[in-house]
Amino acid sequence: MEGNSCIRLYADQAQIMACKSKLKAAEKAFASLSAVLSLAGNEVRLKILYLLEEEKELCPCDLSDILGMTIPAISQHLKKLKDGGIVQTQKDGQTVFYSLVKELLPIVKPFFTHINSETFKTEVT
Amino acid sequence: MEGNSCIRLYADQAQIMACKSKLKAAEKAFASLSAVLSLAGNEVRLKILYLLEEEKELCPCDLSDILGMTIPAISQHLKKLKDGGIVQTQKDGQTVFYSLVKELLPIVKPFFTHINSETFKTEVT
DNA sequence: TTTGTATTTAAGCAACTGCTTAAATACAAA
DNA sequence: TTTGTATTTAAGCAGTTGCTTAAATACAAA
Repeated sequence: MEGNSCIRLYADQAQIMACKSKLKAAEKAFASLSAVLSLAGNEVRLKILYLLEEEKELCPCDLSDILGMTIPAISQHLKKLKDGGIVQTQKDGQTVFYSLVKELLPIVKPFFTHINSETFKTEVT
Repeated sequence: MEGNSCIRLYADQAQIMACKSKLKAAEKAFASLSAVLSLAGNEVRLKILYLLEEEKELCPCDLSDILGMTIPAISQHLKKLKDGGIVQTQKDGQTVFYSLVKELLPIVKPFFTHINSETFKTEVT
């Protein structure tokens, strides 16, 4: 990628430089936030996060029943969420309980608020 | 997917049914929110949204310069954002200005708040 | 009209995603 | 120990994503 851009007269060079430096300053924040958003951007995983918020903790087996998916499929989603630092595990015998990591709640909670308000809002059609 | 779940003794059948019906009620909300999140979950698109919020409107050419990517790559990201209803266009001569759609701001704005607070917070390491 | 600029679209492709089935692992009860 | 349950891991694969380059389109100025 070199010099493919337009050769326009009216580009505001100062604006472009300012934008570049803003992005550079926030580089890490973009990487970590987009990682969380792309995890939550999968419908199955979004539902898992919502359920964990509602129920506090659930095991892969419960999630499999609730979502109507195979255990390995659920387990692989949970692994991604755990690797992404969004959920954590606690073992009790041979069952593993998954729950939301508190630190990520500020990002994730607004989603649930939105889900609930979309779902239970008064119909005005 | 049929009967692959565990055959556990202590499944709380009432809890599982309650979860299922909550999900069913919010089915549409999950679909539309996960679509928006997966769009914003791409780092390039997240930056585009952030820049549009900061600058009010930008053309593909500007974004190409700022992000250091080819025009077609940018244009294809913008198309996805437009198809997803997150951005809108306004034409002026031969340049096309992209801006955020107001209706989606409640979902998208918290991202920017998070980006800024992560970036400009006081270091407490 | 011809020429040039801004943007979009299309085709090709390597890389990634999310499922499937099968096998491996962890743990508990008999 | 053997047996069974809960979970994870691995391999295979169709489908999707996000870039590239090249071509098409839209519009304005000469």
